[in-house]
Amino acid sequence: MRRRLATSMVGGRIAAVDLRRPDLRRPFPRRFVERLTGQMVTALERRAKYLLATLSSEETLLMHLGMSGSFRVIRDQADGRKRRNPPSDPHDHVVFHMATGRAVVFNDPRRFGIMELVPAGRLPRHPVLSKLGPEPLSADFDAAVLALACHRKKTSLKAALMDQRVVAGLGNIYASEALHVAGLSPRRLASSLATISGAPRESAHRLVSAIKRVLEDAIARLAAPGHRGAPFLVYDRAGQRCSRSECDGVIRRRVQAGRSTFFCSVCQH
DNA sequence: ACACGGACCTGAAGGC
DNA sequence: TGCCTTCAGGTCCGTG
Repeated sequence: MRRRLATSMVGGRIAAVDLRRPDLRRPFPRRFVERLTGQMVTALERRAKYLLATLSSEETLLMHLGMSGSFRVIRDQADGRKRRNPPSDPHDHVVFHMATGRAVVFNDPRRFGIMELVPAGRLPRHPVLSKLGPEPLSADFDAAVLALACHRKKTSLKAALMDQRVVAGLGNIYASEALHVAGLSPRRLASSLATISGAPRESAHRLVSAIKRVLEDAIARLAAPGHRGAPFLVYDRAGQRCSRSECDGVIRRRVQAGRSTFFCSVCQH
C-alpha cells in the first residue's frame, strides 16, 4: 500500500482535501483540511501498520487502515479534465486531491482507521509508535531478539506474535501463516522459544525465518500488477487439507485471545 | 506490570 | 422476504 500510494503522492502537492465526515474512531485533528491543503508530500514511510506522510510543513500525517480501511487512486480522465465527482461510496471519508489531478481516496466502512497530524519532532515519542517492537523485515529482528522478547511472556505463541511490542506489524492472518510455515503450534507458550537464560532455541530461528518469508511473499504478491487475493496457507481454511507436502492433516480453527487462529494439528507442534 | 474481555463500527453470510 | 446471530484483516481501555 505504501509503495502504491508513494507513486501518486511523494514529491507532489496536496491541492485540496475533501473531508466527508468529522471522525473515524476519533475526531479528525482540528483544522485538518487547512493543515494539509497546499502541502508537499516529501516522503511516505511505514512503521508497523502505520503509514507516515511527511509534509513540507514539518508535520507528519499518521494513518492507519484499521480493519476495513483501504486507499484507491483515481487518475485524471484521458482528456485531462479533472473529475468533478470521483466515483464514491458512502464510506469514502477523505479524498486527497493532488496537484497532478490524481485523487487518493480513503475508504473505511467500519471506521476503525486513524488519521492524525503530528509535529515532526514529536513523532518518535508518539504514544502509538514509541512502544512498537522491531520491524520484522529489518536486520534488527532476529532469533535472539524474538527469544528475549518472549521468554518471560505468559501467553501463547500466537498472542505473542500479535503483540506489537514483540514484533511490529504482524496481524491475525500472518501470525497464523508464519506459525504454519515454522511448523509451530499456536498454543505453545511464547516462552518456549527461549532457554532459561533467554537465549534463542532452534524454534526461534525457524519462526523468525518463517515470519520474514511469509511477509516478503505477501508483499511481492500484493505489489504485482493485477494481483489476486492472497492464497493463504491456513488462514480461513478450516476443514481444508493441509497444503504441506507429505502432511495429511486438516486445517482447524480455534479462538485464542478473542481472535481466530488457523493451524494444522498434524504438522504444527 | 501483565493479560484478558469488551468496546468501537458496519456489512456479509447463514440459519430459521 | 425478513429477522436474528455470528463473524470479520485492529487497537484501546478498564478490570482483575
